[in-house]
Amino acid sequence: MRPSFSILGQESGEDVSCASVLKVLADETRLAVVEQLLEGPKTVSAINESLGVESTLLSHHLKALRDARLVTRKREGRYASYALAPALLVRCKGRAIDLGCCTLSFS
Amino acid sequence: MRPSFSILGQESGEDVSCASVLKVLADETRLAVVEQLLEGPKTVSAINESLGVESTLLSHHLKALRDARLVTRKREGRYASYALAPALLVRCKGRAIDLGCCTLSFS
DNA sequence: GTGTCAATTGAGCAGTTATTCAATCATTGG
DNA sequence: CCAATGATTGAATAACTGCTCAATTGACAC
Repeated sequence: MRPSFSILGQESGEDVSCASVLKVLADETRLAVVEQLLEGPKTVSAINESLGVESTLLSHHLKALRDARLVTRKREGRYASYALAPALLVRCKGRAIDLGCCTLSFS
Repeated sequence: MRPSFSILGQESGEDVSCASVLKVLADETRLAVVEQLLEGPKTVSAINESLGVESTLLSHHLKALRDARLVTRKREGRYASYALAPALLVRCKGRAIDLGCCTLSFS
């Protein structure tokens, strides 16, 4: 029995398959979060304002994205700031992110 | 309550979101099938030989791909031949397929 | 310290999905 | 027609996912 998304390389050298990354991104809300972060780092509150999701639910989605190493978190005073994972950012070109196995464009 | 994958545009002018297409592709087996079909149309038997999945299970996966309009089916004697959907093929460049909202490369 | 805002966590459920099994359909060959 | 092969279907179920709720943590102001 595997816990949600823990397959996605939480441990050191785990195999991160294309399918497992896609599983995390195959969700309207999480995709919307990633699109938001393409504009740059954002606090949870800011993301929440844009998307209008229940904050507790958004938190769960953000955890899923973090577990998949797609985003990173940073404390900023009371707020938590999320950003696209450095590895993804490096490969970013415009509004597309390259996951290694595949590219998402959001055009 | 939505039946499996029926969101994906089985009806005429339905909205096909990026997330819903990704949901179908976010599966090892279905991704493998799509990769196989990038080489050209293949019969179920041929796909089965490459992937080694239970034929009845493969059939279910193929149905999911068909429902999502990602692949098409054609009878050839006893065999059923599957191919990437024309709309996808048109947009194909090498080993990548363009879903409109995103591109998958399998490099 | 208390109170408040921002965010997270864990548990529980409701709905969904993948897989297996048995039964069925479709086509060809004898 | 019957048997065999290729493929599909539907039902049952076991596992998973997303959502909601209540409780908790962390940081700041007073």
